[in-house]
Amino acid sequence: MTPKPTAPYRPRTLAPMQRVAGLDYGVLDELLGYALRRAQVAMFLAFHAATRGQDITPPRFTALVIVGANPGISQTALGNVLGIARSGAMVLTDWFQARGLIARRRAPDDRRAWGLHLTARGERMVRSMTRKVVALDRRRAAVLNGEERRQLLSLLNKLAA
Amino acid sequence: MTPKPTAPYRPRTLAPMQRVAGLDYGVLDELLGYALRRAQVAMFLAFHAATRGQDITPPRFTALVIVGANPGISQTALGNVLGIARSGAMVLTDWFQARGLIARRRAPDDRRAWGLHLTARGERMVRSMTRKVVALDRRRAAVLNGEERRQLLSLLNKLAA
DNA sequence: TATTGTTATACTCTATAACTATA
DNA sequence: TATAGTTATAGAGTATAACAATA
Repeated sequence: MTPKPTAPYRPRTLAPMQRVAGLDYGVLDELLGYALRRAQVAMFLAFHAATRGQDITPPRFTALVIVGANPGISQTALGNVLGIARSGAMVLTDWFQARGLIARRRAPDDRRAWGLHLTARGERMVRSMTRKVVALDRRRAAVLNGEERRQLLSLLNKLAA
Repeated sequence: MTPKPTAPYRPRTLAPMQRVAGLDYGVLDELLGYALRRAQVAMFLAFHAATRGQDITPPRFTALVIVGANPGISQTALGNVLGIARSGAMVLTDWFQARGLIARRRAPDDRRAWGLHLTARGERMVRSMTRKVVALDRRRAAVLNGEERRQLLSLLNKLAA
């Protein structure tokens, strides 16, 4: 299978949520939700910068990792992890399949479902992306010391539950 | 000005990023970026639930607060705060103007620019939304103690810088 | 020349709803 | 009846590019 000519990757969000000097942010400065969003956008932009030229966005990276760690997972379960509808999981899986990164195999126990599997190429992709993303994440977290980092992770997980 | 018939609000994201039992999340569990995204989606959904029936999304709430605290701000500056292009700030301002929440007045010093101002109605809206959003934010943060909350806020702001 | 606002247009992501094949 | 996957369609949000008025 010849790899498709890849359209240049364009993230939806190109611009940071700027801290404009001299502006009054009012109640926003007290809200966890606002701080969360700003930090998340900054991380997203850093992800994009660190993986420039690759078409793997954060949700796509998540999908690759999940399929890699859970071979045979169904499209519906993948959709649940990503927080998207079944139809979206379809489109996503098609996208990976067209690029030879994921293969669908009939689930042995349920003939309605597909089991998703990384191809050899998908394995290589997830390994190389993981290296880049872990390095980026550590770099971003470098403003925190180890203890702060662990604490942040734990507080975020509490909040997400 | 008669208030427009408001289309029912439908957030882009309806579903949480589920923690699916028995699944291996691999490297994702070590990534600040992933935890950040999950916490942010959870907060977004809580925002939606707490303001059900209102068409004010998080970015719109941000816009109202910023215009309220900085009367006369330009569309371009507002776009920078939100991290969107000028054209998007236009569409957004049109949306508020059509609902009588924001008024455009010519900037006295620069005849190219508009100064944005809350209308009386906009003021009421931002006050009522602020009450709801602050209450929601506190509720969400209730899993943390006061010290943890302050720490999280400070760590997030470090990360967003 | 550079910037503000504007308009037209296109693209990405995701939802809903209806359908099929299996369970 | 319920669920997995599929298809078609629609909508929200935002980008780019070109333009007019003003700086």
